[in-house]
Amino acid sequence: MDGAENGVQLAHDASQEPAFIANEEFNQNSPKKKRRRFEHAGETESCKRCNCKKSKCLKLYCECFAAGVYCIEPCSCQECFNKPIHEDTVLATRKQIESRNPLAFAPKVIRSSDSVPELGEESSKTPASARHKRGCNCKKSSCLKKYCECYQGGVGCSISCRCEGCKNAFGRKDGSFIGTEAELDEEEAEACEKSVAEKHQQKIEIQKNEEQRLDSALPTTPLRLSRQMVSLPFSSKNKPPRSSVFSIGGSSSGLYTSQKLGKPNILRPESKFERHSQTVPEDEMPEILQGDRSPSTGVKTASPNSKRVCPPNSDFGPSPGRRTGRKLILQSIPSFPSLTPQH
DNA sequence: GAGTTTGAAACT
DNA sequence: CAGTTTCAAACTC
Ligand SMILES: [Zn+2]
Ligand SMILES: [Zn+2]
Ligand SMILES: [Zn+2]
Ligand SMILES: [Zn+2]
Ligand SMILES: [Zn+2]
Ligand SMILES: [Zn+2]
Repeated sequence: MDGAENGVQLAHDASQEPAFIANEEFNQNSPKKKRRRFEHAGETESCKRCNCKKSKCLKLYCECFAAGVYCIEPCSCQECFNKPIHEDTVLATRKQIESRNPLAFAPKVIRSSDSVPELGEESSKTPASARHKRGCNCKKSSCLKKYCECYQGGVGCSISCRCEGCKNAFGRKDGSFIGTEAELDEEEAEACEKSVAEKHQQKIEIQKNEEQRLDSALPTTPLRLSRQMVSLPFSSKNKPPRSSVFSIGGSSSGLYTSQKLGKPNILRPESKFERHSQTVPEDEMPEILQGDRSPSTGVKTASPNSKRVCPPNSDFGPSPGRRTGRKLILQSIPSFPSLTPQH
């Protein structure tokens, strides 16, 4: 192996205790509570996770694994190895897959602005992390259904997509004008108490295993702002008007964290969402880059300046990235894949 | 609920 | 690289 023993797996965890229940009222009032996943109401818990049967949750087939989170109870997987008790295996596998494709785990769809990750010339300039893996390769779905990762990710298809007959409601490959923007049923697993509990447990487990610093900024962190609701161009099924939810992924966690740092991370519940985003430049400092700060300092007390945005989605949330009708989107953080320090 | 369709991931 | 197989989700009924 190389000298860099410290691979520094995933960056920091994004778990955040202080939920943003503040706005919960909003949501709560909404008679409409969408909890999909295993929709079919009737299902015991509405929030189930993977159902892997043969992958042992150690391949990208597993959404949990792919998202960098351990499987938890709501998962219906079998022979699951994606658990803290198999951390070594998980990390090893991760590493291997990562070696094959450095962007494998990395971030999901980067939905910054309506601009889809353009691979064209941009790619040459882009730090390689801004982009995202190749676009979709849909052949029969016309990128109209969630079979399409682009659509599922709430982004339009880019030139890099190889889709045929693209009709992605978020934007077609050719950039055909998008009459009406599409809106995915966005929903996050917040209401899933069970899940929350699990998460906690998971977190605890992790901590128990090794001290990990829970920070924010996971490589895969598409900022998500509230965005106006727009009608879906194609009324699939039914798109009942839903009050714009401000639910900003409250709890999240489960990301693999393997940074050994005996540091009592002190979470500082700071509501940063209070301010209106209109003129919010980039307050969020790329904390991600802090990776090389000298440990000598020891514990870095919560930087007064560091206002980290809590990555809401850690549950492999297909966060539809909400983008306000306007362009006040915060540029997605230059989150680097996570590791790959070696060269 | 079972069964089909789909395209990414994995494999050759 | 491309072709095939495997896989689990999205979808349909
Ligand atoms: Zn799984
Ligand atoms: Zn799982
Ligand atoms: Zn599992
Ligand atoms: Zn597509
Ligand atoms: Zn696409
Ligand atoms: Zn497309």
